[in-house]
Amino acid sequence: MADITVSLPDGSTRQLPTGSTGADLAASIGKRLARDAVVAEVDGRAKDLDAVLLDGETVRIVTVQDPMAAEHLRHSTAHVLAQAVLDLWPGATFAGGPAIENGFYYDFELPDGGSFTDEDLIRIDARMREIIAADQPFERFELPLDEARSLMADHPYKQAFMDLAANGDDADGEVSSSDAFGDGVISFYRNTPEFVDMCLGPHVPTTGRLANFRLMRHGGAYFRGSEHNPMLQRIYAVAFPTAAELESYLTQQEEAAKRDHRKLGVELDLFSFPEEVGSGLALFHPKGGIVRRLMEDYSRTRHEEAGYEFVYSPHITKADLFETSGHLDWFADGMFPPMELDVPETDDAGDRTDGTSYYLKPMNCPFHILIYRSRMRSYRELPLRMFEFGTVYRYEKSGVIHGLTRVRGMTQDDAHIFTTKEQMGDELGSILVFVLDLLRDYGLDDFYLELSTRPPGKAVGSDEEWTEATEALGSVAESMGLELVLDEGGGAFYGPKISVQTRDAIGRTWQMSTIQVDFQLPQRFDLTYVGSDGERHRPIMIHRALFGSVERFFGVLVEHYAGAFPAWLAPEQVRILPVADPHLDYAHECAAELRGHGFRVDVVAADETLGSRIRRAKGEKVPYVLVVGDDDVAHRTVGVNPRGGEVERNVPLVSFAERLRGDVESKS
RNA sequence: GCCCGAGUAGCUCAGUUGGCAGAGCAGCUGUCUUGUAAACAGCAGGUCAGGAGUUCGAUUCUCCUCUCGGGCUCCA
Repeated sequence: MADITVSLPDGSTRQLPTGSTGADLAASIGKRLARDAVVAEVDGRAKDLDAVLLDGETVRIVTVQDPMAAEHLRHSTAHVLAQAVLDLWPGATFAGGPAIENGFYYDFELPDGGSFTDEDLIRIDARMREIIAADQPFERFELPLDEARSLMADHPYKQAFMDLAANGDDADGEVSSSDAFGDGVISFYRNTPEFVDMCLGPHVPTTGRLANFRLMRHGGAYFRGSEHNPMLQRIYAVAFPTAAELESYLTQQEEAAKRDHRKLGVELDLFSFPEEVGSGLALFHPKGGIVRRLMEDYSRTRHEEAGYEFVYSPHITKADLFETSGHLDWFADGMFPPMELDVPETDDAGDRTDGTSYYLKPMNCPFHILIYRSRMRSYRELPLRMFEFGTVYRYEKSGVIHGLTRVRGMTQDDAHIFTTKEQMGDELGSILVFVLDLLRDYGLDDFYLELSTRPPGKAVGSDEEWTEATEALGSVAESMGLELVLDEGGGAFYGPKISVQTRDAIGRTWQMSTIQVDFQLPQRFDLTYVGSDGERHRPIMIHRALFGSVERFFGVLVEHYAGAFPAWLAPEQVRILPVADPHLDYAHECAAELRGHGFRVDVVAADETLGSRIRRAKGEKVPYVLVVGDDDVAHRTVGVNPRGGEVERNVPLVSFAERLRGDVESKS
């Protein structure tokens, strides 16, 4: 009866009756495999388990334990979400619903322009669990385009996907999981007589296989991600193959919420955003001010050692400068509107006179260029490295402002390096080493790099320049031995860039530093240097920010450390608590001695119980609490209560000072 | 900018057919003098984000503005 032979991943073969499916194969191998099977991978392509196998195919059964399984489970759960919403909102229509990292989403348009509420998510969740309990099959079928259109007659967004496919215009399609287009036919999956979704598949055999999901939030989303399209209502969910994975994800989310720098910023009295100042404009309080100053001071020291020269530039400048730089052509939307000085008015003769516009600077580069251009430059001066903590202002759209990580006023640790073409490769290499070194000192040591190449369409600079710069960046990136992700066409029009992505203590990634090659500005400002041949040459400019912005980096550090800054950055390193009033003088003596070593120390007198004062110090995440009582006064010792450690009694003050010195020097 | 939601004491939050504004913590003043994560008592604290409107009367209902949160788009 064995009419077909299929190969298995271990190289063995298996014979099955003609017409057998992936599910049949799994069942023939083992009960457990059949139970855990999600989809079949046939000759490297994922297919439904009930797809008929052909002679000679290589088949792998993808089980819930397989890393590939999650994507299919998520996507299948998205269909259940769609069915639930279409059930509950007669007249609603749906667009796309792909699997994404950790889960999936689905976009809908509700009748009369409605939108979802938090309560709706509860109803939808309940309906989804009914659908899952009903163990509905996912039945695949295919239709020619015209029949597909009439089946989806009530669903304009599905029609739009068909149009895109018919025009072959799906190149940029982010919403790709809904393209259900094979060779001139369109595939669908039917769960019930009423519910059919257009989809390429594959899916799990039945809805009963789905369980471990949670609807997370709802929000608006433009159709196909373009602000020129209608806004749909999106529901996000997370989903995992097992309940344990779902649980662990949700726990991690709670942990992340506890680290939120906006929350900790208030609790630890670090910074605030008063409504009176304006959206996206931060005030740093004294404690935040200490942390920030320490970050900046250390950065200055390291830049000085690395051969950077320090420059300063004003916050506002005449419009002409940004005309020349091109900012007003391509960045005007991101700039605050101009201040009109010497306002145009009618002069004595009745003619209008022109005023002068000043702009808040959105970037520092034009100023550094003017410093470069202030006199003739020799090749002997290059590479010339200019550094500034430059405060810039950008008119970010109101919906994007977010704590310290997205603001309207920020200070960049900005450097511009002018090099010869020949020096560029070496210089890029040493910049990258410098950047990564410094980030490690701030406690971030898990990186990957992203290389953004020439954007399609118009870009400044010759092909040779782009190739040369991109290759230089690429080889420098590779020499770091770090993971390198290619961001094809993601560069600015004036040059390619490397961005450093860092993972924090709980695995989230943040874009930090960028290193960008610029062919554009040296041309626009006609920058030159005199080479050894006595001729003038055009330098290349490298833009480089390490923190990105001091504000963002500050926010990332708060979250990375969950507010518990290492001793070298902590606003208050030591808090000394006398057990009772008679020990107060000794506490102050200890404080004076530690301050003499350059440590930041406070004393809190015994107005409250010791337990209460310790609790407060712990809440404020002070690295060391020292308790001093009778024994300590007698022997010049302290009781050391370290953050996250065990209490030690009778520690000589000098030993403690050494310990703290060690923490500070090792930045731990 | 767009879709949705929210804004009550420094912080976390109560407050319904529209009728004088509430708690805990923090703060201040006393008392307590404490050996490692919450002593006790009292006091003070508010134009209920701001502005218009409806109403005899608005924290509550309507509209506008500002700010914040979750998304989209964008980005350091």
